[in-house]
Amino acid sequence: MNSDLDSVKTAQTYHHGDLRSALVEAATATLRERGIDGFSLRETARRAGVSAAAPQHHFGDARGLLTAVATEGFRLLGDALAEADERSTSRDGRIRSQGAVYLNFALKHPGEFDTMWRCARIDPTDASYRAASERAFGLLAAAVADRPYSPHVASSGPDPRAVACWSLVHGLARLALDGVFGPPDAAAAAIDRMLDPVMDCLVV
Amino acid sequence: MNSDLDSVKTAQTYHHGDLRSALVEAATATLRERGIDGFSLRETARRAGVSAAAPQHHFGDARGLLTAVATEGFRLLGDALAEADERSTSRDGRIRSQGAVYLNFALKHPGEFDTMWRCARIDPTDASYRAASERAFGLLAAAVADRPYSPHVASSGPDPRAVACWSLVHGLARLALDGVFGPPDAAAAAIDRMLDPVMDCLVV
DNA sequence: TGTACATCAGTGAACGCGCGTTCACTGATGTAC
DNA sequence: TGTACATCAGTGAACGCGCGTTCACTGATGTAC
Repeated sequence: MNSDLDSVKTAQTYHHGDLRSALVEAATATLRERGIDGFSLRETARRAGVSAAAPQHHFGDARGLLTAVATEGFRLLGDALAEADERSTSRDGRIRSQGAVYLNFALKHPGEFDTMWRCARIDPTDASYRAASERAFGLLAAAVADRPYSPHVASSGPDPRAVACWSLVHGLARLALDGVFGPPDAAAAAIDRMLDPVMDCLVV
Repeated sequence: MNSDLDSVKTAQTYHHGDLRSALVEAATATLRERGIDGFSLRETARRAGVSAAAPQHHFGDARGLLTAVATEGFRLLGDALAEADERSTSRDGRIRSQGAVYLNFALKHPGEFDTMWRCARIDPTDASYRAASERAFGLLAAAVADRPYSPHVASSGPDPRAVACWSLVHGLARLALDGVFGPPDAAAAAIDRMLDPVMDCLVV
């Protein structure tokens, strides 16, 4: 069952090799299982099979690790939004499929999603975090503006239509995650049913 | 300066008199100052000038106290929504002024607002909590349905138009509270500027 | 190719802390007679 | 009106816990010569 590669990968060696991403993964698993209120650095280290002091080397402190998790979350969300763009032909189709992707991400990755917005637990001034989150919003704004995404930020304030789009899907995601539509399974079904008619109400 | 009444009210007596509401108030103050991630039962008891074991008598545990805070929050929000109803003459005006009230409540009471939705920290099956939160949503739904509010719940699922309204204002509130529009002052100004054009995008 | 040495990555024991909760208690209140 | 007693509301000391962080350390890696 174990190829040489597997053995090498799983061999207990003093140096982990890629502890940084292993910790981000372990943190994500912790968040999924216990929620952000149950998150702890020690539990994450334990899960990664590493001493409690090890994370300090890579992330400084708990906030640093959670910021990395949030950044990774925004990257994945951005990737998914970009893919939705590619699949779409019309402006309306692009907006709708971004909405579906947004909801899908939130429901599938509640731990990361919570972390991405919990600014008391992360460092929102971190450069990677800001880049990743601004890209995600930029993709939404580009769809609303009906132009291709480019990383250049508009110098004027945010387009209210883009904010409306974002608020709608974000609010719906939060209500679902916070149990307004019942337990996770029921909530996912409710979103499945409601997303289209809800987005019908948005005229941008 | 001290009337007899004040003396009576502030006199140190073994029995507090109204510790229950004093604790809810102290918890609210703690939440405002430290946010929900910094909340603790001990700090709240300290703030109420009472031993750490006292809250147990009234609320059982931390969850019970936070549930009471959340319930009170939904009551206040419901009252504000009901007042918005009374001030409005048209259906559109009613919806808009409810939206403004919702945002205003969230920005003015971030600690309570966070708590109201943090289902991991409260008991969402608590009867008072459910009654208060269902009333608040019922008021939004009644405005969308253009009928007076009544506590009877529709037997069919929620009206997608009402969910759209709610999601929009809720999402906007969350984005603002989570720092997307900058620090609290800037966020309040941004909401002031954007709320109307954002709600223009909603056609229910 | 071999060796010495600097640097890096992770260990593990220890720390102090604030937390929620417990428990036997006591002071105040209210009620029965 | 007075007294005895049950009930209630809050005390304060103590508990064990998991946490984040520290610190001197050691095992592995990489590089200069």
